[in-house]
Amino acid sequence: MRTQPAVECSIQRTLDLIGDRWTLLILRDLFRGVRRFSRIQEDLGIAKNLLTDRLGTLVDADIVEKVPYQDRPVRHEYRLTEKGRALSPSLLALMRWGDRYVSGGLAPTELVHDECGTRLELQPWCTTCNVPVAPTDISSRPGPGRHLGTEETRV
Amino acid sequence: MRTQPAVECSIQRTLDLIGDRWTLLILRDLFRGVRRFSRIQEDLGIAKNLLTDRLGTLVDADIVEKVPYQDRPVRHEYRLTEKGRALSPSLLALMRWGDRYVSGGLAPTELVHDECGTRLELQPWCTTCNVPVAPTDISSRPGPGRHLGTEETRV
DNA sequence: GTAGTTGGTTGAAAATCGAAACTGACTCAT
DNA sequence: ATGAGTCAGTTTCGATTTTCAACCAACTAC
Repeated sequence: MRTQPAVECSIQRTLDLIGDRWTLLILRDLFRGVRRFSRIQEDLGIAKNLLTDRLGTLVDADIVEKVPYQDRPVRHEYRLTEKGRALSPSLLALMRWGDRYVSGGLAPTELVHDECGTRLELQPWCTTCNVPVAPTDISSRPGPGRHLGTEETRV
Repeated sequence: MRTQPAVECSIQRTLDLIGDRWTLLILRDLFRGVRRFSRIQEDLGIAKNLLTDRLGTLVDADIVEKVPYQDRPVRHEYRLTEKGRALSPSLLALMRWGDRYVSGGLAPTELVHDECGTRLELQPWCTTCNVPVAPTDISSRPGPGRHLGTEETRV
């Protein structure tokens, strides 16, 4: 087990769970509707023992659930729970960054709004003002989950 | 080197770059203003050779730059480039998810809208309909950066 | 001189990963 | 009912990575 000098950050807690080379790719596949063990394995080229292990971890963390889709033989598929689906903005953000900075602005895959077909952006959203918020209008402050040191920083 | 069955996705390309156990944590520290080798090493508890390696990779990828902050002895600090700063929404999204699902809703650090002080959400946003979009209302389609196969899938 | 700081490098032990072989439950075609 | 195939794994083992500790070089402060 790794030492954790100060787990005073949700990013660290999150990455302890899903921050390895494969897990986010597995989640991406689940978002795309690739839900069966063999399809994921084949799509990612991940070793089967690792896939077994990672899916188990995700199930334990309640990010993914294993649901039978047939009897005789019982076969399961892996579905995102609500907790898992809530990772959608994170994946979308990583994808948009990759579009811009790794794929040279040419998105291999675009995400669109069902209703109108517009390509989606990802923006911080203020639920009070009901408007998108620019990075320059964001501040950070210590929250209720903080135990220690505090300086205000900018993200 | 890993085999890449089909790098037809910016998430995959992105995670190939920054998707290992330490890199996103290093970036988080840089966002927080922790910029010196020894400070990062001590904060994360990462082995020094790995930190050397990861920082080198980030510099090569133009996500981070090494700038001297003193002579005699020359000492450098690591700063995010524009490309690196553009990862902010991704980290923000991971942080919000962790706040809600890992830290039990108690955010160690909160990000707020300057104008009204409301804690921010990060959501896919449709610029045409001018509404936030739920995961269930998102589809994906091949974009201009795609070279091969195409089926439409759901995100 | 001695001690301390910063930013590393080196090497050995431990943990993790990847590829391939194997298993077990079942289906389907002949 | 025999044989081939699929799906979802488990096991094994060699290769790669990571960790941990020691060491180093350049410089400062005393």
